[in-house]
Amino acid sequence: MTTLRDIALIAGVSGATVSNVLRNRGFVGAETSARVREVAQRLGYRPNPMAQALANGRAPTIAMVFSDLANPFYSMFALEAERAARRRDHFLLVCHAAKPDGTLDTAYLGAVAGRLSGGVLILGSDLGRADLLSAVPNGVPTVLAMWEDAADHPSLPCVTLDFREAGRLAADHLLALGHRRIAVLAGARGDRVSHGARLEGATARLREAGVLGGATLEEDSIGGGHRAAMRLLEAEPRPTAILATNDLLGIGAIQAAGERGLAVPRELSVVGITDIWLAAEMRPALTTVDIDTRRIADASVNALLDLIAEPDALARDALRIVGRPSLVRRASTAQAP
Amino acid sequence: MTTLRDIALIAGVSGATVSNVLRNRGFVGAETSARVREVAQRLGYRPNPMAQALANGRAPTIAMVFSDLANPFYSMFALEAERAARRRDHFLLVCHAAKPDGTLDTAYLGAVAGRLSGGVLILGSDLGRADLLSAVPNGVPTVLAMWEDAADHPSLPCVTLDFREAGRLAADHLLALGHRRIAVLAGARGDRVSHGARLEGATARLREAGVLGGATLEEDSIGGGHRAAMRLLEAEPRPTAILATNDLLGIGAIQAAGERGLAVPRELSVVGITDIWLAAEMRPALTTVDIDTRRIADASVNALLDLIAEPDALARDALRIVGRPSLVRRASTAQAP
DNA sequence: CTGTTAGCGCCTTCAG
DNA sequence: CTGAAGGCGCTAACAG
Repeated sequence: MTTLRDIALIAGVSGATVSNVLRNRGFVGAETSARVREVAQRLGYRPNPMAQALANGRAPTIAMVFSDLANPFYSMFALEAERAARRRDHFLLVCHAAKPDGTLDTAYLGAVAGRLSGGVLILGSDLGRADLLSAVPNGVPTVLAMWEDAADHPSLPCVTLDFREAGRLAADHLLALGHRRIAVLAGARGDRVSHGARLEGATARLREAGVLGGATLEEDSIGGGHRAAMRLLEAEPRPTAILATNDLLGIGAIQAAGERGLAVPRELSVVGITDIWLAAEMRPALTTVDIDTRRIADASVNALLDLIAEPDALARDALRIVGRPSLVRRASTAQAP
Repeated sequence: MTTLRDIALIAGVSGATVSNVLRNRGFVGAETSARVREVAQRLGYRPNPMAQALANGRAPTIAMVFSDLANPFYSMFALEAERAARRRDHFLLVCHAAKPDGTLDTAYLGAVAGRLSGGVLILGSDLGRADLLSAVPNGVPTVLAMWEDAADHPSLPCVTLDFREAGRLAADHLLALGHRRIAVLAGARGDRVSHGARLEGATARLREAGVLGGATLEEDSIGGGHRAAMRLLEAEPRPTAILATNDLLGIGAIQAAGERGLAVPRELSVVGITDIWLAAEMRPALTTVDIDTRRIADASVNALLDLIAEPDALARDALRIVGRPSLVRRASTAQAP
């Protein structure tokens, strides 16, 4: 492994000079500069990020903590986060930090937080809040992304969106299509709703329109949506539309409709929220509310990196709402029958 | 940030002693030992991984390089890889290293490889081989996972499976069900087949059975499978089965069948390869060949960590075939009509 | 402009 | 059993 010192010796200068040249600090004469560069080039010198990190107290990575990388939403988010991090010369450490019981693995996080990684980005959509505050060691720059209820977020800098509005948009869409019997399907973990704000936004709007909005809770997955919808579609009179608080649930609902012999969207409309890539790939393609995952990922990473650079940049409970949910009309919704 | 020295001062011992205590080296008296632990505990001491890495020349992370994290297969793999890494006290750095043109970003990899991360795990299913060998700096422990053609892998330690066999199993299954008009759908990037071995395995078997096996190439995605299948299903006589070299393609094919008004599996059987989670969640659920992603992820990570620990442990072109593909019968295949 | 001198936080000899 | 000393590779003052 060729080090700074190696090239210093060969180029006949001191380590500091090499460092200055390579980091374009400018304090160096053209000739030495050229010579140093040449040697570095020839030896294939690559600075050691660990050493740099140690020396200037700044880690070149950030840690992203989530509960399920296999979930398409999280993987989309991770993808965008990695790009955003890279744009600012950082690497992304992925930490699947949920223990089997769903709580955060504190010991594990403690090992990375603030040292190996300069800060922690927590994808919070389904983590307990008590948990959250204790998981990351005190003083480590932390940003919470995608927290469901912006109005009531934990005392951490938080980058998220207006999930209530997303719920409203979904409801508005169905109402505008003339639906009155609308079943609401909300994601939950055990008996705790994970999509509270979307649910509230949706049901509030439905109620305003005089439509009753009870909600069915289910595990947030295609299978969960399927199970719940199978039940809902047995009701008499049958709902003409299903509003799912997440795309996976919506996709499951469409499948259930298929099995019950109901045509989507003719006999049943289904709308989701999030706009994961799968929504567009389904047949019929799922109408959904786009929440602009990419911008949120960007903003979260940037907020975290800013916070790392300047620990007082953000108030401890700063809140940033990014983007505006927007309806993406596809093939799963139509005029009420 | 509390350091080794801090606790040394408070406990009234030297840094070395603290280190010895905390790493259970045993050379230390019970009393001092207890005292040191107590102080460390009280101060919430956490060793700095960067410093450790620098001191003992061993990074606590490995880098995983892939071309598309949003692809469900890769995210499954990443999930398992992260777990495997963690079991051996390492963190996982995700590197989306493909540049827009599909080649690897050498500069980017160079920055991590062998320093920030102790080694590199390349998920190779659709990277060019020339590219591959030059992307990672010489001498950096590297393992190639999921390379398609085990018989012809680049000169890197390689952990993969028998994709040919996977192709054969898929073909056998359809043949056993009495299908004779079988269309093969293979993933490609541009005009280069990405699933060569599966394709060969499948077509060889089909030919043995006297069934003609031309293949249609398409981009490996649901949309690609859909497009290709729409074309295939126009043929006269229509195929009674579609063998897709990847699940996404298979899922797309099922959708296409639906649009063409063909019942799956009654009028058209579809089989995929890989068994991503989505395969089980589709309706009808996709029959596919399970390749045991988890074991491969485990084995890859372990191979890489072994290689890092002992750079000569593996021959430069060591090959490890992990697991045995197995058919997972679900609802998308049935007796030929 | 360039070199010297201290560290960053930790680990590992090696004396005592 | 314990402490002192040196080094991992790099950066940041500070002299010259």
